[in-house]
Amino acid sequence: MVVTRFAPSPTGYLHIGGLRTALFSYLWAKKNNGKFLLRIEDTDKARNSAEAAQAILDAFEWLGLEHDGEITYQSQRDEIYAKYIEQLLSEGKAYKCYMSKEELTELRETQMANKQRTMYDGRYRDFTGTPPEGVEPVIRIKAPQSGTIIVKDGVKGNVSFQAQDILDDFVIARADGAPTYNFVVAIDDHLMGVNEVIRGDDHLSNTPKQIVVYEALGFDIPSFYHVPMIHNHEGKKLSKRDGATDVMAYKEMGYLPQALLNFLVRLGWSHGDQEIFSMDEMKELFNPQDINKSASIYNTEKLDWLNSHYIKNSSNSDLAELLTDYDLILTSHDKKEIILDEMKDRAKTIKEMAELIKEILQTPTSYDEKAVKKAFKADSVAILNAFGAKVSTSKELHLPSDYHTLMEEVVNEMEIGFGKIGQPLRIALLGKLSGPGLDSVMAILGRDETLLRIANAITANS
RNA sequence: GGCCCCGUCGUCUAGCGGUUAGGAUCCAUGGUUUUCAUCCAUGUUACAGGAGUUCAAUUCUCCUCGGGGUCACCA
Repeated sequence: MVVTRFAPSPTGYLHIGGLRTALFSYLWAKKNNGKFLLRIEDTDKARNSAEAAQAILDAFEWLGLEHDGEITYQSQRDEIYAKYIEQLLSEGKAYKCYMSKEELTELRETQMANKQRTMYDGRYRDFTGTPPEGVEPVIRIKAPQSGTIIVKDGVKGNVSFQAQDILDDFVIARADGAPTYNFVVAIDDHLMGVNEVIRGDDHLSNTPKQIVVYEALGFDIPSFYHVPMIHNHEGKKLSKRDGATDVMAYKEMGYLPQALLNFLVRLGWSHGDQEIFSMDEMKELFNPQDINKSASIYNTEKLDWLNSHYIKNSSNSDLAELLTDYDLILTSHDKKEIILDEMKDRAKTIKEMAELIKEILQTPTSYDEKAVKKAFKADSVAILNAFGAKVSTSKELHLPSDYHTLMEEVVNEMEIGFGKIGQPLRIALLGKLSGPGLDSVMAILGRDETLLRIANAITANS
């Protein structure tokens, strides 16, 4: 069974890049009827917060990415890690290092001065003497000092590292006993049964260290898929400073979960020429083997396009529900179907849609000057009056087509072009020259409001 | 700097020795629309550079250049 995981450290909100790797992991597990697990890496007490952990969970909920099983919290697993440290110590695969921080710093400076790579020199590796006074030891693992370590990566291929280039006896437990990242990751993944690790490729160079731990403990090494970074416009790793990287900010901006997910799944992954993927299609088609090797630049143009696509294809009842987040309650509006039908093609986001609808529902308080100058001509008053008269006396006025008929009558009777009535009427109804179809607008507003707006415009502009 | 990864239109990408280098987005133009948006059509724009290998390289190899990542008692 395929078991994947997402393992964020709760130092802030859920990041767009993190979400993408989470999505990939989720899809791959679901495709294989496996499990997608969640582990909160909250061992850095200084930087972690419960709110951040909750924010991550909230984002997952919004997007409908459900994890399987219980959430694992690293902060609750100290005894487990301690047990494995003891084991390695007793097996002679790890040892106590009494080097002080000052000594370590000194060593590094010497190495840098000699243009050597900075690494621990193994001075306590085989130490059997009396430990120095006043130094709490760290625990270091005995890493191989030569040989090749190959990371078999489903995205990058086989990546080989020379032990002497990158390894030293790295710390697995700090002086206070707290285990370090590369150590606990390996243990947790093994204990959780994770066998397919999909994560950012910034972890690729950590992987040899984790392999050292896997091997020391006799654990099976999982499959790895190191997903390329998402870069900002400068071509650097996307970070919080780039703005709009908080997943939940997209909810506030009026993006739909399926649009965001669809956008993200296509960032670094593709399936031929297909652009639109439903969640079911993603689950069916996703394969981490098809992930790109190169980083992609984060650019939301396509997200906007996808979002408007999904808005257009949303049901009116779903849209009405989403609009309530922007203080637009349409449930009791008798023309809500017309409103939604008319507006779903016009908005890139739900937020924008709410604004557009509110704009129409509100009686204009001013008129765009340029528009008036351009389209409100000497004969406009007469035309609007003629139209107004028809509106006030017409019996059946409900549908856009009812209003359209009246407009046609005026055009025919007065022998004018459609623009002659359309333009000034548009100013009267909306205060400007752009916007939805006027017949729909009037059907939405109803007879009284339509007449009011016509009268207002004549008063204000003649 | 050491080590590792990457390099096709502005952007997301297809391509897996022989293609007029395809799609999407963006942009522009035209059509539809009383207007705007939608929609439809059309168009501009790409294989980082140089050596090989081969009858043939975007595709395979090497070098150069460029970009990124990583080198903690952070995760």
